[in-house]
Amino acid sequence: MSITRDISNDCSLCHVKFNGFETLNEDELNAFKESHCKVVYQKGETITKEGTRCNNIICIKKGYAKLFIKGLEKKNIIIKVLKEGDFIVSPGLFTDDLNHFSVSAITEVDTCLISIEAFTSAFRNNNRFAEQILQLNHHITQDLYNQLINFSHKKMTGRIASTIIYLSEKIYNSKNFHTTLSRQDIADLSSVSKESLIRVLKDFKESNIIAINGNHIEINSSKTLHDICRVG
Amino acid sequence: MSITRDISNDCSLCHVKFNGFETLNEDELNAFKESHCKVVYQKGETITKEGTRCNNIICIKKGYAKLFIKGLEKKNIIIKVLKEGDFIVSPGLFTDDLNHFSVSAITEVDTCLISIEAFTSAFRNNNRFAEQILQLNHHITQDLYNQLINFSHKKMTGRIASTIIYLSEKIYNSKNFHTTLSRQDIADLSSVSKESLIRVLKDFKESNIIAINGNHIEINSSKTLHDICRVG
DNA sequence: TCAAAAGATTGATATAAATCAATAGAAATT
DNA sequence: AATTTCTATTGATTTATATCAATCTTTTGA
Repeated sequence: MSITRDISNDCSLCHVKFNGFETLNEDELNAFKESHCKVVYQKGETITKEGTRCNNIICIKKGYAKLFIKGLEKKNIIIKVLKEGDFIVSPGLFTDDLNHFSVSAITEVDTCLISIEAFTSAFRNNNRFAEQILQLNHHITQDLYNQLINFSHKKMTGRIASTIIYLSEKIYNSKNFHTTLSRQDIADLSSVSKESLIRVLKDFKESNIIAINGNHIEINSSKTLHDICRVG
Repeated sequence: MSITRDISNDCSLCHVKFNGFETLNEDELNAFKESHCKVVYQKGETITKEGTRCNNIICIKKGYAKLFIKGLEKKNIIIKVLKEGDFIVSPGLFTDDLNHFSVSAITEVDTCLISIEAFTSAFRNNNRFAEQILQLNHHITQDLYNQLINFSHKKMTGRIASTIIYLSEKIYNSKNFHTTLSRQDIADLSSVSKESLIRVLKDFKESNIIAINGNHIEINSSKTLHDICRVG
């Protein structure tokens, strides 16, 4: 795979709306702009590697990436899919300064990397911003609680239904979407084996709940999918 | 069960060290003291109920409690055991103002309930405190990542070994401890059925990894337990 | 002190889901 | 265009684990 990077300083940070950044004042935004790097990653490239030091806040300006943690026996868990407008703060901030997850591009991705110093300075001096960051963290905690329920109480069908709904409603905003996630990726989002994922997708297809053709998925019966998701 | 409550205002907040509260200044501590209630809960009592509004920060001054979320089909997941010095902030803070978990006493528990207003005021005005709260949240996120790996990649033995180590090293600080958690509770911590838990504990006992007698557990081979936990 | 309720234990059975193995198809490389 | 490599699919088998049912033990309440 050919890897190209486009690093420059004429960033268009402000052209993308990041949820939480609206509380920043002129000076803080300028500090962000001065500290930042604009970096483009190609599909498949690693943006952040678990275990390395966390020096940056990663803002996704364009494209899609997966955020995942390394589990046992070379298996991964994909925590979430990142897209335009998302920014990620490592849980290493104020703890061990390490990245606790990896992020890799699943399409070409335009990012803005903001230095951790500019970020922490804004966190310390702007209490409205601090509040938004804590809010963000609380949403993350709520999502992880849901994942725990998914993983421990639902069976495959429920977990996979949940993943399809997530992709449709939270990521692609359409009942009819094309994904660049591989079957293994969708399995890693659902905590099932690749083979089981394929079988369940086939089942859903044969029951006319979804139509699936390669990486194109269409949800035919949203209600059924939600039911399967709810009862597990 | 007889339920008695002892509510008064002569709190000894400062007699217990809460990790994070050392960054509070005189005024903030006074605001905490003025807003708070000292409440004693009996074993089995609900301290916080998932779904209700979160009005307080709960500080555990004495005793043990379990923090759990409601899953499917009346099943619960115990996220953690709380003990002296712990305080808990609901992920509802700055989001939906709801409690996203329940907390119930597993021994008699002395608590300090601090009003959410005093807490948020300190968060907003004291950036060192805000930093510690975010730090705490980041630790919580890291713990949840580990739980996800436990629940999705480890088998029963690994998950149960992990729970025993957790109780020994993080909660009771001894290789030889008495717990007030029921078998169902230990199962809910490990995401296994009660029957499976009992069978695995029996296995561990017969392999001389632990000695178990009622609610008294002694770890004989810490190394073996860690190995089982690590490989899953 | 006894009865009843709740919690713990054991065994038998059912089932969900992973693993293994083989093949097919798509994409990348020569 | 041919070959290799990676990804996707299908079927057969094994395994882990839940569920069900029965019994035993402990705790609680009358």
